[in-house]
Amino acid sequence: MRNSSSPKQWRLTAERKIILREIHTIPSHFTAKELLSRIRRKRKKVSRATLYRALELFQQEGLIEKVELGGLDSRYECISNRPHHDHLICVACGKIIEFQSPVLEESQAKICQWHLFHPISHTLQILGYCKGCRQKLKIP
Amino acid sequence: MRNSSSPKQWRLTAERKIILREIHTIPSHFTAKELLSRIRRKRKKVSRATLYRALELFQQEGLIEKVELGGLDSRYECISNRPHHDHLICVACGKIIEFQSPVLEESQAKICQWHLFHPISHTLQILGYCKGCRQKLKIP
DNA sequence: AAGATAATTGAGATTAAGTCGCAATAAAAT
DNA sequence: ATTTTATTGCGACTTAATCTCAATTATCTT
Repeated sequence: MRNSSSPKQWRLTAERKIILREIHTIPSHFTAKELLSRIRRKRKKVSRATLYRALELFQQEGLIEKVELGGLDSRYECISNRPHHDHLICVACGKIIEFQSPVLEESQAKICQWHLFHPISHTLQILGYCKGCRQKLKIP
Repeated sequence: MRNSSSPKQWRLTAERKIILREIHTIPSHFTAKELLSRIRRKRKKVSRATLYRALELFQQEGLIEKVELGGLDSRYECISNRPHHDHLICVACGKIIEFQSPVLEESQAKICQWHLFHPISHTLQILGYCKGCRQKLKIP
């Protein structure tokens, strides 16, 4: 599916340090564009091409994870020390609530076993109305 | 989040009939591009703009559903008479296995209750290796 | 240290999905 | 019949992401 693969010995260059450091200052999800503008705002210079290449690399190295949140562009998040979680997404205000559920993970494992499928990752998004918007919009 | 909304009284035009009919001949998921080329192959004429507008409309009318499968472009599927299901996606061969699990649905409902979140839909994708590829690639 | 090798970079061109403006057309409403 | 509302196609446009390629930099060898 993916074509390019990282070189045998990849280098932690100045640009990649800038990018990694910035990623770690972001509390949750980010898009490539957001990341780039944060970096630019700090007067650091990293080209667009380099940024995309770094995101691809970091993904392969397991430093970040691509998460599909139904938007237009890909979102990433740092997985260094955060536990796995999934997302509740409010269709009214766009708020993203993270949650984790061992029960859910367990059910998924069983489903994979049943299909003789070897899982490596998963994403679950539940779309709906958050607490606040329910009240505002009077949704039961 | 979404901006445009369908008119009060939408019309089932010739173009939309072509599109709808084609959608119903597709067994599972499709991209806008695939759909368009299938239509073109049958010498039917529908412009790209119209196709995208129709997909947006059919979605709002609940005829089709956008499903995020982690690829580059959006995929849709007809939801007219198919029960809800989620996806196992093989990262080696790209195969998509559909499954449904009442237990899983139940767990999700509980999570929403806990967060006072009113769900309207969800998608779950599990990435991994399918049975065939496990054997081929000797993955436990 | 000098030269070879491998990895990385930036700039800009390119691709491809999806959107938009607009004038022309068609269906429904009055 | 006239007005209103919905729809269409064309082509220009937008935007995320990728690619090309020459120049640069780091690492490895001897």
